[in-house]
Amino acid sequence: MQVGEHGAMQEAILETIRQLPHFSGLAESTLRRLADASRILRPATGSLIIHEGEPCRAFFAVRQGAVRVFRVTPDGRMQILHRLGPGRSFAEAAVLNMSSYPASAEAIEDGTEVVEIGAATFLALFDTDRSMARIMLTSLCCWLRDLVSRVEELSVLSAGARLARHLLDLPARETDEGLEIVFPTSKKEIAERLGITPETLSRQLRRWQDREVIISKRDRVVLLKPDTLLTIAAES
Amino acid sequence: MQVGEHGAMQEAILETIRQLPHFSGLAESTLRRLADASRILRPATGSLIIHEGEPCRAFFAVRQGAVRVFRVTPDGRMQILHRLGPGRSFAEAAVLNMSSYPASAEAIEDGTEVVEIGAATFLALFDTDRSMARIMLTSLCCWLRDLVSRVEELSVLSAGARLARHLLDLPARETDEGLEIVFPTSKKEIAERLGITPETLSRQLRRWQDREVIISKRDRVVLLKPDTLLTIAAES
DNA sequence: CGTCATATTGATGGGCATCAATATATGTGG
DNA sequence: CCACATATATTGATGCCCATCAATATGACG
Repeated sequence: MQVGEHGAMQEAILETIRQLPHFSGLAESTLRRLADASRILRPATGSLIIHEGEPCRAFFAVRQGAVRVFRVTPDGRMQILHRLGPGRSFAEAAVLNMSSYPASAEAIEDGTEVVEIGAATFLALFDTDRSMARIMLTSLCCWLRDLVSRVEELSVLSAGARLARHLLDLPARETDEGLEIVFPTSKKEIAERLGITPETLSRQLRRWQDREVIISKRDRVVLLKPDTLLTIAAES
Repeated sequence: MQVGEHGAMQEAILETIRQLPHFSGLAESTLRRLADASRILRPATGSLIIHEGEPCRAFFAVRQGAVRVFRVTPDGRMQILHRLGPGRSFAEAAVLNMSSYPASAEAIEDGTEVVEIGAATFLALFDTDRSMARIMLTSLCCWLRDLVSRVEELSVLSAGARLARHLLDLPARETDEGLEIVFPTSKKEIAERLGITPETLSRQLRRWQDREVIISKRDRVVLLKPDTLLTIAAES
């Protein structure tokens, strides 16, 4: 393997593990060490990435495609435990316990790419760097809090209320008209995050614009009456 | 305070912190040490539990009632960051960072009870007991995985598909009729967990019973055709 | 300027909540 | 043991929110 390619691969690995909830917040130097202990696997569809019962040497982050984690029941049937897409990881618990893999995993899409993070290096870093555990815990706590909120919101709140909350959470800038929010991502992604369709998002913004609660431009909104949005966010 | 009362209070504290995602899995002895460093607060509605900017001495778990975490914006308006109910915790990140509180928190219901877990003791334990960090991380990883799945399911799957998945996840027992599942909680709670109403749950079970996929009794179901449920769980 | 992804707007239908009534369990005190 | 009260489940009728499908519009970019 050439040096250039190696560097590019390191970048690709870095990009992937930096976005893991477990690692977000870690120092760049720590991330690089982890990346050095990692490599990218491109398992063929249907081929096993880890085998249940084997001693665990690594954990994994999905870059592309999809992976399913499963066990084989005593009577020989496959029980699927999880399906994982890009950005998800698996087998961290096995690494932390230094146990053997409690399940198997296989790629289930063509072109699946998985980052393999070596257990030994990870654990060595973890035990050496005292701040690492704290940073990881801090990050996971924040994610956990966020996800719990989202579960509650998805199961209780209407699409409008969820959107109102989301708008109020976004960083805003004072202007002479009102609070201006520039969308950090496409509306498609915002809709996906809120568990609604882009159409519903569009319509909701339109409705609020007609009621003169907001001004909706292509990639930004101006909140004319934040209090009205607060009310909407609180109810139903 | 009397010894008997003290013991009862310790039990109450233990019960609360044992259910925190962060601590589930910790050894009983560790939990007891944490409980010894904790006490129960009963803040009056509207009274502050923590003050933004103060050095952090503890983090907290809500036992009863509700708490809101907020900041005061430069222009004097209150920005609510979270509302927390029983079983939720806050200010863990501040403790892990050993920083000052980044926000304030107040009780917003009468009869609110909060467990205060001393930062010094927690950090001392954390730094002494090498397994503690791993156990906490393991537990949080599992919660994270579970929550991510639930968010995905809530935002894309139908009520029927979510229920089918849940049934297949529940512990089952082989009988001569099929897989028997005894509900561990009331149907009301199951419905709540799945983000549906009890009525919808009832109707869905009825529909499957009419199609002879399951037999639905009061507090249990028998899966006659698990494969059909698997199909339902996979689609829409 | 044509191509493509993203956004908006309209029409339609279904899933699921809501409201309401009944039935079944669980528990309480006479 | 029964009558009563309360919580939980079931079942029905109704309506609305929101997804879906489809068409158009608007921008981004080569």
